[in-house]
Amino acid sequence: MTLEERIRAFEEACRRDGLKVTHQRLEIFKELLNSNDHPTVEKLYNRLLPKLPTISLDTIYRTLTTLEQHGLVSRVQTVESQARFESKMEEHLHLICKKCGKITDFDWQFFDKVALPPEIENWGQIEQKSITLHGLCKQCAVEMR
Amino acid sequence: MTLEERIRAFEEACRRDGLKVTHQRLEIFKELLNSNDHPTVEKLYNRLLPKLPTISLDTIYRTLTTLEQHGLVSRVQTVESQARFESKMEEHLHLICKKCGKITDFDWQFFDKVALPPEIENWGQIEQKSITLHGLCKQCAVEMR
DNA sequence: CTAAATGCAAAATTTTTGCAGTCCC
DNA sequence: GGGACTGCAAAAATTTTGCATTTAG
Repeated sequence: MTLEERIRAFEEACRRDGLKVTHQRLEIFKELLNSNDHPTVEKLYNRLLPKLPTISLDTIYRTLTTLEQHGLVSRVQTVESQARFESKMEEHLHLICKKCGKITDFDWQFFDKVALPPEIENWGQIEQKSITLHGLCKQCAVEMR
Repeated sequence: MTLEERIRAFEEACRRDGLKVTHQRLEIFKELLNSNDHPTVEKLYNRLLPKLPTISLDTIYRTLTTLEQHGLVSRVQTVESQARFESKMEEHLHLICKKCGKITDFDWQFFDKVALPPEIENWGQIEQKSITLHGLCKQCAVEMR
């Protein structure tokens, strides 16, 4: 899907779910679509200010929470205190650098398809896997020398 | 390792790293050792109050951060706004219920040993894997009917 | 037109910090 | 005894909420 198509699909999904396609929602979604750094609310806010000078942090919080509930964006699992978001909804891994905190996407087909151990059924019904690998990214490794 | 042995090992590790084995540190660690619910700082605080009436939230925050830096406890990756901790340091999965938020440990030998795709080396050096499975636990599934 | 969404301000929640006194080694 | 640790209070950082106004459908 091209970016254009993803925006179109977003608008349709909103209408289907009875969510209004407001200027703010659209811009927040587009900004997230153009970001590959899994931004915090604060970062999105700063990036959006030039285009939407009157937007507020609470609108971004509310919007992302709503979009998350409707499966249109994801909240990224981290160990930090600030929430981070992404628009990529397909299953994928995250690589997180312990030093700089950067989060990088990584596709690993094998894991997307792997069968989970059957004993998990005793716990309940799994809907989604989330895998994160922690380590030291190349850049930080270089800087430490 | 028995609980006794784990406490002994904790004390030794502290001494080895130059951390003082204070009454508070020991009690915080023991409380986490006895918890299997990956408690928040707030929960630990409430559980510790009867034993340590003068302990404060900031001491627990500081202690857990210190112990985490020394590899003696882990901060659990979640999507929530409150930090959660555990004392189990071996690699293992977490099952998180989307409804009640309960976090359950699960061992999956296969995944502990699986080889990561070699392309990851382009990113850097992986030190640790973290896998979380999200879904609906049995209890919540029953309650929803 | 109407229900939903936004922006503002204020509050609530969660975490961090400075500093004086206390406690391990 | 000395440096590390704790508790207190206050501040900082992050997220949520109430309400009047605006906007999409």
